[in-house]
Amino acid sequence: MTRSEENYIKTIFHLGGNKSVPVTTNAIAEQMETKPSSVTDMARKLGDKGLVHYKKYQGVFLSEKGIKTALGIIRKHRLWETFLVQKLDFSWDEVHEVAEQLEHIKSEKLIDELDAFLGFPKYDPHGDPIPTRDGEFHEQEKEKKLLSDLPVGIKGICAGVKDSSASFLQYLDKHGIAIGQSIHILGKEEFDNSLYLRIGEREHTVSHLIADNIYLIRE
Amino acid sequence: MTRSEENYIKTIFHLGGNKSVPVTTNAIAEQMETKPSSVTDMARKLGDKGLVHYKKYQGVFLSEKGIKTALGIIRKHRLWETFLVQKLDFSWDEVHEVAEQLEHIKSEKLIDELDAFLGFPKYDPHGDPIPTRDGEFHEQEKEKKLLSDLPVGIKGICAGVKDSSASFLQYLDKHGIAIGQSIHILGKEEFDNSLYLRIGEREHTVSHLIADNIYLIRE
DNA sequence: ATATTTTTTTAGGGATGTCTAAAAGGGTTG
DNA sequence: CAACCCTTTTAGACATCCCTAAAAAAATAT
Repeated sequence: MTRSEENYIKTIFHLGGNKSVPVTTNAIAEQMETKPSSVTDMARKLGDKGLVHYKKYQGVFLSEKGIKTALGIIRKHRLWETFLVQKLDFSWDEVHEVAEQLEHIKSEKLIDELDAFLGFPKYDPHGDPIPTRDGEFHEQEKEKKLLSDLPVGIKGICAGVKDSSASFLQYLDKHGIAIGQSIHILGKEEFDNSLYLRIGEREHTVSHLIADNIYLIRE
Repeated sequence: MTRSEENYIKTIFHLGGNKSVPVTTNAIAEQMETKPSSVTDMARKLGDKGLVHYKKYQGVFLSEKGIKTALGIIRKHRLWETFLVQKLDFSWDEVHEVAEQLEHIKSEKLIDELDAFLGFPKYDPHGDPIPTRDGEFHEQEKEKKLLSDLPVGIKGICAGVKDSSASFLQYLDKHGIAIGQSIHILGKEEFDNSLYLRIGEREHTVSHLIADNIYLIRE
């Protein structure tokens, strides 16, 4: 598998092409910041290799083999992100670019040893589940809910984010919000739905837009 | 810098092309298991980029910029090898292939954090010095070892001889052993300590006396 | 249902990096 | 110095992966 093929497979997975629901050529092109004609080329190629099902003008979706491949790449990506944050003091917003490179390193042993070294983590620093080597996700133990959907008074643990853009992650970093951080919803402003929170020791006000992108697990 | 360019730079460095001593096209081709014509193409390209000095029919050697680049790659390679052995329980013979991939990851921060995480090691698991981020070796001499002192499995480059008598040099010539020639130690005869070698394309048996007079630089 | 717009594919080309085959250069030896 | 041989370069080609421009198909609007 080439690096480029892997990137296409991963993108198709993330766009939802894992449940026999086809993803369109344009959607892939936009996501990957490339041109539709390039996507068509690759779609045919991946189809020939049995990684996706592709019919002209009908988009692509992953085959069984394609899903397995995608989960393998996602596993690598998330383990590397975990490593970067836990061991090398990267902040959330710095990991993605490097993990994008590291996820293409080819070595079964490397990734399994890394998994062990990290203590077989179930979630990456963004709170997303890490597939096992057999390609299965760990079940989410408790329900993960958006901060914006929870009532005043709730105490919980920050479990992940919906938006993982660099700017959002930088915002979180600046305000001391991180995975595992305890968050207490102190109040809600009716006018604009902003929230008063206690985050660790400090109190903050966050807008509805922010609250709508942070997942909490109730204690 | 592309991955391929980096590999050429590294190879030229290892073949000794860092001291204004040119390395031949054939030596590079053999070392990289590619064809001389490919090497010529790349030599011109690296020359245009100012990484090597190249004149037709006269081989290449690294420019200042090329040496800096080479040291950066070697630094990454050796830090990753150290990581693999110390933290992920790789054995020394398993690391090379994976480190060859990891050395091309592009991130200043990554490599500096890795360096810190490992406690700023001065030597890699093979005992070879790790260049600092400023491109200086902790110890200047590149490791040149006698063939007779190395274990089975080692691949290296012929770097010189201890005995330089005419008869010995003639022997070497007759058997296709020359500076820059790649040598792989395939096995050792316990009875008389003679070695089975692959020299370039051919396999040879050499006595302990011969092996005790040839210096190798490990890859 | 036909015209228009959007999406997708095809056709053809460029950059990188590889190869084979043939030509050119350089070194050795009679 | 001339013939030979080995090294190196050139020429031309192929695969990958990307692009632009134009054609074809599908979706949408009138």
